[in-house]
Amino acid sequence: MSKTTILVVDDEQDILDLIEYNLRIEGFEVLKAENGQEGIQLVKDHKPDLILLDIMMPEMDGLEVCDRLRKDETVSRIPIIFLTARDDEKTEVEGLNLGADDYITKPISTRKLLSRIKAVLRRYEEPEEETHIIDVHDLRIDKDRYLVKRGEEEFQLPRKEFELLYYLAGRKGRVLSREKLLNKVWGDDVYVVDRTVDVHVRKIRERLGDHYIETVKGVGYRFKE
Amino acid sequence: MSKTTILVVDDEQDILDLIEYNLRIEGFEVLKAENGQEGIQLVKDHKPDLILLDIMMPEMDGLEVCDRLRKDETVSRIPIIFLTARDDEKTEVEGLNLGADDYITKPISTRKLLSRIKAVLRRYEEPEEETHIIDVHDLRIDKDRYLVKRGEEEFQLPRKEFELLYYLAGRKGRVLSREKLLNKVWGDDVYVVDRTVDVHVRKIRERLGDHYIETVKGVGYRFKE
DNA sequence: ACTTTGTGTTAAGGAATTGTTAACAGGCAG
DNA sequence: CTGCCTGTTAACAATTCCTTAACACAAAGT
Repeated sequence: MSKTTILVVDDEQDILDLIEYNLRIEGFEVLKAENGQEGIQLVKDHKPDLILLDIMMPEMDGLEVCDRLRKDETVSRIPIIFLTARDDEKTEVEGLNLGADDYITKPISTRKLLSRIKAVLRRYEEPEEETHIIDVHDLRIDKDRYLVKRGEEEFQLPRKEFELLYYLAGRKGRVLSREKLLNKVWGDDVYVVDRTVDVHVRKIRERLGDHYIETVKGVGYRFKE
Repeated sequence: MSKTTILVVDDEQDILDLIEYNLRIEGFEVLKAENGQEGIQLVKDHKPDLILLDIMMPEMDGLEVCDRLRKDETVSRIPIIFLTARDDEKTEVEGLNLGADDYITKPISTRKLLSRIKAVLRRYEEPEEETHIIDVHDLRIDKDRYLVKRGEEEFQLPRKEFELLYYLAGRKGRVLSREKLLNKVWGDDVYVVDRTVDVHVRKIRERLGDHYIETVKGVGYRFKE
């Protein structure tokens, strides 16, 4: 099996070198581009397995690069991880809905970078088991519409509540600790108190009734089988 | 289950004590070092789960400590959080990008410290796809679900009872002393009277019947083979 | 038979965990 | 700007669980 190739696009040579160094240690093949134009060319020539894309670059910024790549059928499915300097750029990425697979805020921690890369690659290797629709008991949980249906009733849950429910329902029967839920639903680098989970569980119960999510004291929560 | 160990390296005794105090409240085991040299030694000796590392220290500063640790394969994967006194040090960390997992600027807010620590630890927690199910006799003891099944019957045991049963069942045939059980199920440094084990055994028997756990007088308990 | 030792059993606090509510900040729409 | 919605935290109430101590009982030793 040939090496996994990763393209890094950033206008700072230092960062390019640093990332290359670390990725090569992990056994990846690395391509580098110093601007968007060059990046797009390399993508088309080499079809890398993943792209690390800096947002803030002179001339053509990362968002535009992403946009153009997504419009080219032959490369549109290559996963992209954005590198953002500030949190508000992160917001921008989310807002634009460009199909980013992840984003990492600078300063870039080597291990964070590697774990994200591996996570994204894993996601793409596996034939995508997520149906986006989960049917459990009398509920239909539809991630495409962020809607929960029970018979004719429709429930519009707020985002976090929905995602929590979706995650739990997708692993029904398993007890998931608050830590795990925070990690998976809230994300790696969100700092919230674990009791926040409790409040969301309570709200879900308030809306749907409390016969879906069970508490396992001292351990966590579980979607009833 | 043994505690998570955190090493704190800082040249100020006050800060060391303050952090130790707060971490212990949260149930962490804490190691302290007043300088880089000592810190490195403690890392190698104890392999802590996480390192809090002050940047500005006399003799060997945090950056160098980090650098050295990263070069030692046996400890290079232990996550490090830097403590920085000023923002420009933060910049330095960004620039060097030594593989820090996070950094916290002083003065340290307890809450922020704890949430960062937990976030970093979460990140390192393995994907863990294996199931933890023990089948013995007519029982299925499922740690993912925290449930015990016998045919169609399901038993939801309280945490301690479940963990005790799980531990015993995982070593069926072996006689385990109360002391051993306390150490393994309750934890290394929990002070409880050993007769507490008896009470839990009694409760397990009450629920599942007394043909699973045998008493070996003067020695301990054993899960029947 | 009687003492000693070890375990079974029970119930009563107390400790630990979760449920619930309210308050607040930030974002967004009108 | 105002008001609503969401997400978060903190405080307190409610609940469950854990631990302890006391006594009963059984087996082994004297």
